[in-house]
Amino acid sequence: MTRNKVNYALIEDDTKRKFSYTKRLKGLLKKSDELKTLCDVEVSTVIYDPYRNELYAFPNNNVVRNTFIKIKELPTLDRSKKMMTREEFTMRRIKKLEEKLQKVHELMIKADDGEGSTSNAPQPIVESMLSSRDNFEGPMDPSPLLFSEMFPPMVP
Amino acid sequence: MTRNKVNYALIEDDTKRKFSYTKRLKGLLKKSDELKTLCDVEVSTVIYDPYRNELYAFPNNNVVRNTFIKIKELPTLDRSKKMMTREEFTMRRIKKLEEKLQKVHELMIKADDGEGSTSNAPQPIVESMLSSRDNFEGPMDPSPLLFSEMFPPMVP
DNA sequence: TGGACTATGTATAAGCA
DNA sequence: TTGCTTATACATAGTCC
Repeated sequence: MTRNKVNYALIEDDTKRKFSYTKRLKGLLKKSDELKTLCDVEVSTVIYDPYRNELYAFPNNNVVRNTFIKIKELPTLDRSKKMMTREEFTMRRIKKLEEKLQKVHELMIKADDGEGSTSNAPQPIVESMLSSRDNFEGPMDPSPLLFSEMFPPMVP
Repeated sequence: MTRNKVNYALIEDDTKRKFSYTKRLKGLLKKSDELKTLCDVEVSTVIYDPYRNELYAFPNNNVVRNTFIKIKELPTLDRSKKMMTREEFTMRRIKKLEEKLQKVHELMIKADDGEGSTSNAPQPIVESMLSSRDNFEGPMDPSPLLFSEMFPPMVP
């Protein structure tokens, strides 16, 4: 992300990926801690690393547990109403990306001319997929799963 | 965090805090998404904002749920390792889009021009906070807690 | 509110110890 | 590795719309 630009894709090289992982994990946790402190919100992060087959909870188990306890305590209606996913963020992002891509693509075509494209469609690609939730893997939850369902009473 | 140094403390001013929250939330999510994509780890974040009484699950409910499902399946994890969720599918598409955009963007920059930048003196600010883990919120775990410890066998 | 902008602080990829 | 250092890319506080 510096010295070289970030290539937004999996880092293939094992060593580099692990290295990057370590640094970025630290950075992410710092950021989440800052968010928590500066803005007084509760942030719980869980990371699953398939390479190490490890699962981490941040900032610690108590906070994570408290977060989920709070979740449980929220009135059901309110909870499901306020419960959001990044889907909207994602959609916005995708739209912007696609708009940008399209513009740039048009520019390229203008400036360039005939360059055989393999299969590049500078058109809404993912959008349709996202706009209708029903198109996914068949039976999808009609509504976000309530956390109380996700986390049944934790028996100590 | 720029223009002025970060004061590692609650932002008292409501407007500023909310503003900061919005920006930082966006940044945090971007970071977590990058971590996920670059290093191929699963990152689930839950944020509870007492001011808005809102609860967010990132990248979405399904991923968070899957993460926790994995917890339950820890002993027989390999089975679910390659399970591809709708979200992962989506993100793969996004990833491709962004790679494409990036390539084109680089081409544009090459053909266009560069940028100037300035940088200077490195100084520790919040750093100490992270370098010694004990400075966090009092009793912090000496190391990230493994989830299997956090959530002992949830099934009675 | 919700973008843009810009100056500056941060994060981090490579390099090196 | 495990950590520093450094050069650069990125994030973002303050500001103006």
